[in-house]
Amino acid sequence: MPPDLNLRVLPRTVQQETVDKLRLAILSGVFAPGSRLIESQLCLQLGISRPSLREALRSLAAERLVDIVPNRGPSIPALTWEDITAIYEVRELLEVEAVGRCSQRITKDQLQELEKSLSAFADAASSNDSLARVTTAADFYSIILANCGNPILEEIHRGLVARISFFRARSMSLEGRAQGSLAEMTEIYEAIAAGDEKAARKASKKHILKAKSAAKESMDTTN
Amino acid sequence: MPPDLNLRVLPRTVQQETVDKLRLAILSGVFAPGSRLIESQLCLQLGISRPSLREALRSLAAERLVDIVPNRGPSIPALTWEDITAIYEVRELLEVEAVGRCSQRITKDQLQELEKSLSAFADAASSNDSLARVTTAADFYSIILANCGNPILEEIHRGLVARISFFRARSMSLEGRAQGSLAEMTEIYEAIAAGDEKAARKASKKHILKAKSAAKESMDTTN
DNA sequence: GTCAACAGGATTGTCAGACATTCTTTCAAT
DNA sequence: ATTGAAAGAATGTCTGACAATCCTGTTGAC
Repeated sequence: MPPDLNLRVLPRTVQQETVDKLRLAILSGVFAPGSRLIESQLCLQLGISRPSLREALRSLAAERLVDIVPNRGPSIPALTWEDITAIYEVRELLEVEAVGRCSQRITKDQLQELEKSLSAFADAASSNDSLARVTTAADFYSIILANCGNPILEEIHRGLVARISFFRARSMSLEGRAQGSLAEMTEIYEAIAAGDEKAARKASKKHILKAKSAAKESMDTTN
Repeated sequence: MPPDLNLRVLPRTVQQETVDKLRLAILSGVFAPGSRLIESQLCLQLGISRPSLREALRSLAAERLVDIVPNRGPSIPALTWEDITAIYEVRELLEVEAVGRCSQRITKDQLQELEKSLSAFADAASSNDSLARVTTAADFYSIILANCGNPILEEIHRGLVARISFFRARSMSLEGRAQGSLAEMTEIYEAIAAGDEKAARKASKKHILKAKSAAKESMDTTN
């Protein structure tokens, strides 16, 4: 038997279930930024006890997906533009690196998966389902990140992107932004497929900068 | 009144106090990697109730400073060399960027602080207090990170460094490593002081690569 | 003697209920 | 209109409990 084979079937606890449900709800924009979460309400809605909920909220707070202020309780963070800028900057750093590495090490199999997810995004881009746009785009990145060869980079990137999901969803609804994204992502895909690291990095950088200015635009107009 | 002035005095809750105490204990190496944490024991030692402790543990688990396996409870992660390599790679990415930015934006005041912390490390390096070496080195970095202009980068870097604190402490005790670190950190400091971004990045990169191979060496010899 | 089944204890997961403290809001008084 | 007090709501924390699960050492069979 391989010595480090980890076949342990992890039992899903109420706590984990709750973290996942809440995280999904937050990423889907169920709660408005700045809105407060009332423990007793959530307990009823989720059908769990307060200790379990509170443990789940602590996890999410450590991920920075919720804010917890002593004696005021949990709320959805309301990011300022400075926060978002800072996140985009680090995201750029990580994502460009991931794309570059991915271009050098991705397998044929995974490349095919990447292509599939790209065309899924293409479909979503021409539809009006802005949630589908976000999820398919997320799939595209997650394949790239999963093939960059560094699980830590992947983990941190996922955490960062989660924190700005709200703004990404908004900017994805911007007139023409989805098509723009599609063009940029196609460029990234092709550079990866060609194994051209330099081009891949460049395309990735360009993509993020555009995404960032789209986010800025949507922030200025919607608010 | 400035609209976003945040003067709220945050009351310290038992939960926060506990997270801080446990984090400090973990970073100081009180618990051996792989060792399990027994809730009831910790409750007694910390003088708190189980719910509070469990909330604190969830926070630390989200920071990846403890592992929690369902029905087995919390334990200190035992990192493999692959884990450590991945962390060092991302750390390099972030830290080089931070040093580069810092070199362009640090104030005279903060530069002086940086120099102070460097000489504090110099003192520690020639002593035998390996804990002092780690903490003074941490001070040095934290000044740099605090002056890179990106709080997210700072936050993530801190989290990463925390996860490998155990190995850093070990490699700092390696024969000659502290003096080597001192030389490298001095080089970084001087590049920053000169405002030479390119040199700062280069020195930073060199420093991390050496730290990484020292960590590898200490891992091979000690284990 | 080795291996498997099996108890028993230890530990965690989860809940219910309780109470003090703190925040928020309402309403009255100046 | 501003201030102040009081009521209501929400959180922070604890105690106690019990079922489910894991670990360990013992027993029994081969």
